[in-house]
Amino acid sequence: MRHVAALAGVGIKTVSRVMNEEPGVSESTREKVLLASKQLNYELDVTAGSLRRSSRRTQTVGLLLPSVSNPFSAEIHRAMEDALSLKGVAVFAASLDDEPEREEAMVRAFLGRRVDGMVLTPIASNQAHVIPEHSRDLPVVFIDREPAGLTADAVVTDNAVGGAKAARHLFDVGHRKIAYLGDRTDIQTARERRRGFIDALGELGVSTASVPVRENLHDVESARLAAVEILTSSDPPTALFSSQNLVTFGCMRALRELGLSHTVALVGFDDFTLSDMMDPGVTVIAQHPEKIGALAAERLMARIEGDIQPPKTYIIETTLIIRGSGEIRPAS
Amino acid sequence: MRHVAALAGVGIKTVSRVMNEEPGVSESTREKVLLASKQLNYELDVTAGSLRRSSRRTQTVGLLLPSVSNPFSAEIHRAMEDALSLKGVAVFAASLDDEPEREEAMVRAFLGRRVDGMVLTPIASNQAHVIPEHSRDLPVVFIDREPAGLTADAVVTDNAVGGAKAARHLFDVGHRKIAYLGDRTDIQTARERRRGFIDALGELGVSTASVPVRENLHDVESARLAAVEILTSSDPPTALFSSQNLVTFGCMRALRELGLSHTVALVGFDDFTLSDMMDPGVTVIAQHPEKIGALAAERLMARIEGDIQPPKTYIIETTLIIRGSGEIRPAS
DNA sequence: TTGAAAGCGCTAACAC
DNA sequence: GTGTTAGCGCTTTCAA
Repeated sequence: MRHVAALAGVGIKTVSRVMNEEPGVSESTREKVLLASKQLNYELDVTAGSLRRSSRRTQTVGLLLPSVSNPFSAEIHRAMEDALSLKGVAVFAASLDDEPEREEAMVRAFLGRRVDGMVLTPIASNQAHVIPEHSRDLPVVFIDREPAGLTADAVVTDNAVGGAKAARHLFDVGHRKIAYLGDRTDIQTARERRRGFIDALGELGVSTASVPVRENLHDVESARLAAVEILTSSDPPTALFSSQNLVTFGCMRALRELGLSHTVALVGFDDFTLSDMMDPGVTVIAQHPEKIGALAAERLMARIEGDIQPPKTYIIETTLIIRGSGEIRPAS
Repeated sequence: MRHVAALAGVGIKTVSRVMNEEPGVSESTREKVLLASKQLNYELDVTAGSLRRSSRRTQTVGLLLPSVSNPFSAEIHRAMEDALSLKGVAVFAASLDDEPEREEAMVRAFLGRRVDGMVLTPIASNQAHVIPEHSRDLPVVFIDREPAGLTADAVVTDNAVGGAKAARHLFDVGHRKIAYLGDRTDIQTARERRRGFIDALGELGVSTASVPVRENLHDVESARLAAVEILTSSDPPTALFSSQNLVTFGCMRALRELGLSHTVALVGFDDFTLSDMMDPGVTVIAQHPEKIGALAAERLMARIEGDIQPPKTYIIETTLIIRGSGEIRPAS
């Protein structure tokens, strides 16, 4: 900045004014400064400025995801980037891999970079470790799951209603015996999906005790095995509801293997690429990661800009997408 | 840091030494400082430190991708993160959406944050805009495509050899009339894939002039239409080679529509999720984004740490993955 | 082994 | 409309 000032023949503060587009600079000096900065290829140092700036803002936020390469997370990331880059805010992203230690380590890493706020997918059983920061006024917005151990804004999918939608849809098609294949029961979202699904069946008059349930399925292979087992049991269900993508893939494999793809109905929670290219197309309860990301970004920026309304959980609805697999009627 | 020093009853420099794990501090004072920093929940400010540090490093790098939500890019991102987080380096990612103006804008945004280096997927026809920075010693590594207008490290897929592998595989299965369906011809990688494919066919004795070619297909629908047109022509090919995912999806749609999924062979360039769940499974020439990301991170760090060997292009080989669609034999 | 002083690039406060 | 000075949190240099 000193060099630019020297070259333009002005004071350093004038350069600062021009680079920050502050008013009170004559057009002619503005042009001199701009020319000099062009010549020297000068770019304002955002972080150095934040040191002295009264707001102390670094125009940077942290985003903690299960993995930047997970499609659901990546959509959220993209939506946030779109909202934030407009405001000149850059995003640090980190992958947590379901490891609580990484959650804490990455929070610390971002704190060390003085982010203005964070959007966090909670992994640890408890987010008490961010309490000191949060109470020190560092804005934190949680996504996908609500935090435990502190109150803060959260943006989550309506998992229970999503599960209920699946139940009602399959019921409407005529199914009465529908199996639930679910993820690890220590995952809050999985429990919610199951609860919504089972409760809805109960309300529809199905005996909830007789619903076949297989849980703690966390990959394609375990889901496939569970589905095969259920489908080859003595009184098999006429439809399956799977609580997440990998489980859905396992169910698809099992159905294909057993030649039941067009006989047993399937509804999956969470949409995926090529779901419409399968045979039959896979009916899903779609989440809306782009909405989650956009809203999380909006809330975070509002907090950073001083919004002090009480913390709130924002709930994003799911959408039933009909593609064929969920519309297969029971034999009989 | 002043507060920690006061609480620990030491000088500010001693706190700095402890936080940076510098030698020359007695164990007892070290513990006093650590305790005080714990109590005050203090975290060293990485960026403020970089201001005065002789290396001027911010422990931050920029990553410019087509889109953080594109699966290929997301894998690269993840691989880079894995390599860099070990070294305490954080990653800013940005999506360029094939827009040259965004490429330049994001480069500037990252420069303003004083990144130690950048990994860039070039979009613009020419990367001359990073020359001033690059010649000022800012390390830049290009991925996926080689840069134009300057020489720098690059990590790219061996597109030509990948195309040739597809040609040879289909030839070996017995095909002599194989169509090429490709992306926009202004994309370097697409041209390379085509060149490798056509040249290999020529070497195998196939008249290259008679190879059906459809290019400038950039989405599923245009690819589907082109495939339908080719497959319903008077002298249709017995196999298809598609140059990227969306084109592959379009071909799959067309084959399904025409009832040719098990009659006409298909090899796609670039692997995708669920390729093994299709009917038939889709044979592909797989790229290795995780290798590209890991190598790009390694080269970038080497440059940042002072490596001054001449710039080099690193080539990552592809892998043929056999899943069924590419092994369908020609009729007759 | 420890600390005081200067200064990194910038903005705030205030003077001109 | 413009410039000077102090100081943000830190590391460097150098003295104790």
